[in-house]
Amino acid sequence: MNKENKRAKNNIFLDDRENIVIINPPEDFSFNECLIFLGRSSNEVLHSVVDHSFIKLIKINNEMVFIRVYEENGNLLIEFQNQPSNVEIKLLAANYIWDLFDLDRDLSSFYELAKQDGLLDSLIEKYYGLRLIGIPDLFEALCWAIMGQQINLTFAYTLKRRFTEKYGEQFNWHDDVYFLFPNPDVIAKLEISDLTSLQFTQRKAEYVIGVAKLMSEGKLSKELIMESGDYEEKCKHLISIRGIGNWTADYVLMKCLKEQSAFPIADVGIHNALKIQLGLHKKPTIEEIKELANNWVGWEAYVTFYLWRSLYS
DNA sequence: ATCCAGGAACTGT
DNA sequence: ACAGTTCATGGA
Repeated sequence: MNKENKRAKNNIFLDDRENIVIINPPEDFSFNECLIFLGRSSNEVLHSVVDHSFIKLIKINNEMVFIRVYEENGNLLIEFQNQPSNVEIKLLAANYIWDLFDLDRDLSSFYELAKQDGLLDSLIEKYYGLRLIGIPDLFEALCWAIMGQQINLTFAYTLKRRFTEKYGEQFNWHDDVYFLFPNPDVIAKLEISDLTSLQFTQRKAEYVIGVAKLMSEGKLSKELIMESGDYEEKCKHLISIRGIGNWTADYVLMKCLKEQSAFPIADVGIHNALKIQLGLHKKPTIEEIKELANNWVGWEAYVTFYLWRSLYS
């Protein structure tokens, strides 16, 4: 069987090397910019960035798949550390990476729009090719948002690490241990005190377990949100859940559902980034941000992501 | 020490 | 609808 026959979707190819699958990314994609985002915390527990490559454990069809992704001759190579049981798993892993790096997105109109915007033009130049890296797993996206509510990011990473290392499935490889984000079924069975002992606040423990129960009971899922209607309906659906307010709903729609119009306008990161980019002496008001955002319709999520990117040089 | 952090629920008007 | 209060903890 030749390579053409084994082609998965456009731009994903099997290689002669048994442990490699190749992704041919779009022109306006910068793996390096994405790595800078992915490597922003040394306390990240769910992946690592080492030596210009992205390393992550994922689970596909109930199978642990441990991959390293790196660039070679303008292509993205997915290198399987442990050999998957069949070709389908490999192609699904490539699809996962394709989606994680948002490679389906055609950024040309975003860049056109940004060139006309005095604030964005320098950002798209500096971070050209940066893609909105998502959180495909809804439970992870919700938990991460809840954990991050009203605390500094450093501590949020600590909470996520403790949570994951205690309740996530683990995989041992070459004397190291790697983790998957915990499953809602596991978290749904916990007591509040199980999480407050990890320094979750009482509230956050309640929220996370509550979300886990909803998902475990099948009352909440990515599919159910997608089916709940237009953006506003999806937002309402999420906000009806205890612990999820405007910010979290927008954040999750942006990072998990990949809604291009998602805009967590109350986010202090956005406020700080705008303050710096605009050279203001204090953070802009919501009204001022809304005014600016009139130019960003349809690309608010990308604007947000680029603004966040600007906060860690 | 003091302020604040990738907010949200609750309460009172 | 809207504003003020409470939650709770670590980082800078």
